[in-house]
Amino acid sequence: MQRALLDWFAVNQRPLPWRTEYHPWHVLVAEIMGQQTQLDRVAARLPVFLDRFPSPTALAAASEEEVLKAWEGLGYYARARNLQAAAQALTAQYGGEIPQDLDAVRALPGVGRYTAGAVLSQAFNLPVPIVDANVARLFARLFDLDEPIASRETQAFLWETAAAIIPPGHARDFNQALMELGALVCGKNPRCSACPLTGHCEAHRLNIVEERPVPTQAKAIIPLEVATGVLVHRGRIFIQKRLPHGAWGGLWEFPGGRIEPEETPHQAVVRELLEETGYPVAVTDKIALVRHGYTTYKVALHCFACRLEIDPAAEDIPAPQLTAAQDARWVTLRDLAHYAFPAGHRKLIDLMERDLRFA
DNA sequence: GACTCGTGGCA
DNA sequence: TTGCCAAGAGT
Repeated sequence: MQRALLDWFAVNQRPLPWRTEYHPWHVLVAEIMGQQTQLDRVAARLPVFLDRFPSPTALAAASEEEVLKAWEGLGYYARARNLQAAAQALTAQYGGEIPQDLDAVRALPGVGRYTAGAVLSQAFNLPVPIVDANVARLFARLFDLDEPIASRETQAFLWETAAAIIPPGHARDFNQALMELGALVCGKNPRCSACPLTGHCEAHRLNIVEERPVPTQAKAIIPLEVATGVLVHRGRIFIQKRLPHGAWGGLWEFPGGRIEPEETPHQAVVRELLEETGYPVAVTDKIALVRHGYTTYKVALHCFACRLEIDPAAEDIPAPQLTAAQDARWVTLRDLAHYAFPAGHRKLIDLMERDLRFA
């Protein structure tokens, strides 16, 4: 089975940017970027990121602002902050190199059991096991696991098996082969006719591939109504920087929030801007309704243009009283390109750039 | 163990 | 259009 899988991988592996040299830094960044993210997206974004941050030392020395901008659109932004913290640790403790030591790599922020194993096996060909979503799904079929993947017993079996199954001297290719087969053949809709392991697959023998892995109860996706305000004053737009941690930590946004029951979107945006900035505002236009999906929510984002309700003759803009942000600025529409925004707000910006009212 | 944390592709 | 879900980690 191991030989069949290695032979399959040699022929069928995708040409990914870090697979030519397996440079340890490239592998580490690829693995962090690859968490909960399909590799085609990583392949598209990794070269740009590495061009700007070619070494741990380079990333360590950058501003968090620039790191988040480079990560914009990839989601799970704590990964970017953790990766920079990891780069700073590597620079301070290991001379800017990746140590060939499981405990040392595992101790880096944002690096868990999977990522540590992936980095050490791919960068250094060390025989360290990996279990990701691909391996778990593949093993559930190969060994006919009749408990949900997440159960403690199944997790223990998966990791024990992944460790025991590595062919000596082939950790790099074999670990990747398991994942690649899971991604390309043994996916959500399995293509058993293209699989090199059907002769070894227990679920296939029993004709219950479709029943593996055993599904868990899916959580409902909650619809959410949100209002946001593009506050314009003397040709400049108000943006605020979100708090350092939590959702979209450190990213910039337009102020806004949930529309309460019994409240119109229009009322909500006026209330939210007063709460979050201290500014009394009036709505001047409805810009758009942006729809954006999340893992557990689907948001309808009601977007308004607003103006300050202050004395038009006043020379200075009063300072905002921020309650949901760590910083704020008044910028031009063109400036927005330099700041990292959540994807929903980036959609709004794209619309404004093509909107004559803002041109 | 349960929950949070994004996004976009695809069936 | 809707639901599913990815080379998971931290709390």
